Amino acid sequence: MVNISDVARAAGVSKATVSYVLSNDPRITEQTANKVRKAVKELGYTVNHAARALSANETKTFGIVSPAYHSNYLSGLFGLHVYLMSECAAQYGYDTLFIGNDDGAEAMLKAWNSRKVDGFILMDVRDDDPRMRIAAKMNMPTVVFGSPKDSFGLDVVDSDFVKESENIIDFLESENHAEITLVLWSKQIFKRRLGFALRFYDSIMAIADRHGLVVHAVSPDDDNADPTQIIEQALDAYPQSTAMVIYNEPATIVGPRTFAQLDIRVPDDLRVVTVFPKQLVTTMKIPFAAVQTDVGQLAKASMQLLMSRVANRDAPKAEVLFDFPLVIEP
Amino acid sequence: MVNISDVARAAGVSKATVSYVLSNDPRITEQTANKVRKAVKELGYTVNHAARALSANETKTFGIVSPAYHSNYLSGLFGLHVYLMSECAAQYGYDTLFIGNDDGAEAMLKAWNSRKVDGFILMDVRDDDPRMRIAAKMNMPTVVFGSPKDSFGLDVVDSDFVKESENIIDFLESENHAEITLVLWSKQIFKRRLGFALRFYDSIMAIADRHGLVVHAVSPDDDNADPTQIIEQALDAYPQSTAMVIYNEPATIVGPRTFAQLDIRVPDDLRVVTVFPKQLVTTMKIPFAAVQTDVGQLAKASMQLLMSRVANRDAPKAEVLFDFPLVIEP
DNA sequence: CTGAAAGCGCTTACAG
DNA sequence: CTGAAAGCGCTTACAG
Repeated sequence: MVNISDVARAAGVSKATVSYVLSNDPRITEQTANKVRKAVKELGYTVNHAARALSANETKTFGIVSPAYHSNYLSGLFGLHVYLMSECAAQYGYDTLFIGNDDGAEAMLKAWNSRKVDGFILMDVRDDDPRMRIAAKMNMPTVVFGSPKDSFGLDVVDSDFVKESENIIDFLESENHAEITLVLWSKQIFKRRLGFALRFYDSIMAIADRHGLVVHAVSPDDDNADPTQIIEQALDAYPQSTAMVIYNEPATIVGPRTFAQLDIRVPDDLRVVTVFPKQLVTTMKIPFAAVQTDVGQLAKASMQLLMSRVANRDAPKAEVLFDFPLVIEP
Repeated sequence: MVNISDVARAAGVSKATVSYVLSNDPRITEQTANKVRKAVKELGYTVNHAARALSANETKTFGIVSPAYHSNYLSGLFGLHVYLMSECAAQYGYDTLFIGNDDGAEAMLKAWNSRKVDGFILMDVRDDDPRMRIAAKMNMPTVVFGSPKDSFGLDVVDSDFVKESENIIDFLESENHAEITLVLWSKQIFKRRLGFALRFYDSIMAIADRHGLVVHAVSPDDDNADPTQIIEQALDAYPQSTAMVIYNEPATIVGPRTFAQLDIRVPDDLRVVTVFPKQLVTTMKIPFAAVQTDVGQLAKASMQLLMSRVANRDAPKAEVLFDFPLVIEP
């Protein structure tokens, strides 16, 4: 494999000069630089990553650490997240290391200690997440994708659940719904204290209460419960509700079929509002009013935050919350 | 950050000895090894990845290179694949680098030339895929996840489309269906020559023909076509068909709702067979007969192949094809 | 404006 | 059974 010495020899300069050219050091003459670039091209040279990382003490790689499974359930969103983050990272010249199938905290610590990455994105964060503790303690550049109660001083990106809830409740009120049913993520997810589930619940309950709406919250016992049954049970239990808010991925996917089978026309017989990634609303043709989460924007923002953080470890912590629109006509 | 010299000093041995202990070299006494291990633990030492990689010339990292988007459509399977492969890799002490958002071939070449990975898994391979050409030409340890017509001498893992097709056709014949409709992946995907789409089509058509079944194949023009409409059009165009085989992810997801809306009872009014990942059949409660692809097995097999290939670049090429069962009662 | 040289933190023949 | 030393391929003060 061709190395920097080969290039230096071919271009008739020193290794140092080659290195400077590669990092666009302005001290090198355009003429010299061109000789070097030509040699690089001709020899098909690529910097050895390990050597560069060892010497420069940076890897140009970030770790995306995800528990991935919400208990047994793998979200369709997951792949989208990985893909989009990686795409953003590439624009900054960063590669993406996928970390943590089981114990994310441990895998993260190992990646950090071995200096395999420059920073982390934490997916599916829960309150009191050990990954956050470790990141904070070791001062690892880290952005938290999610809404933990305490972010341990780490940078945070997420949807603005308060605004989302307000939008939903305002809309339902404008349609004069007085009693609504909430189909939420499973109890397993609540028990694991996943931020998105907790924050959404807290905020929508608070706001509905303030507006004097009657809310019936329903949450399946576990993730693998049949989502169709969840919906049916919710309908049976609260027939007086005129609207249903679904914040549960499988239930959203299965919802259209379930209502069709029960001969419930949406929105005429029942107004249904969901919270779902914009990208999947389209793909899966979800025919509900939906707060369309834009995963692309979230990915972009978290990458930007991470880059800033890597550049300046001591910058004040940032928090970016997105107010995604409630789209009535899908 | 604590390094190997710190450990050597603390344990009262040389750096070489520490390194040998870390790689479980049998030449080191148990006694010495224990001293070293104690020091490692006390100091919280982790091998510096870049240094190790540079010196040993192996990264213990593989690249999973995926175009990810089948044109505009991101498969729900994608995340599952990434997750499961990464999980398998971890068992071999390998990390997973996610590669290639746009030009996979170029990104792959760069990762290889910079020696950032030891090998690759190629996702969503198409006939004549430039990634395969490059992998073969540069002799990169690579396993192809998919069924290209020509695998360029690379290792291959996939479903056995011939057997799948036989199972489906045998089953339909046993139920006395004489005329069936095939809902396939989009024309975009066929145009891009994705192996799974082409191979499935070829094999099921051949086998149906051999059995004297009449087959009507339908394929949406593009990936973002409304899958509901595809199904409706297929039903309209071929009302005489008594069975429908769906090999198209969005159509499978949307299928149950579509049939419900049209008041078509499955399987009484229409037998429906799909090909779908076992894991998602469960999650999405797909109520169809299904060839349940086990992504876990595929991931495991490809990882094993890759490990063998890394260990022996000159071993004869391997091909592992899985005959996944057709499950009638979901 | 360019180069000689030290150093990053490991591994691995080789010697003893 | 263990250690001294070379070497992996870069980057980066420093000198000129």
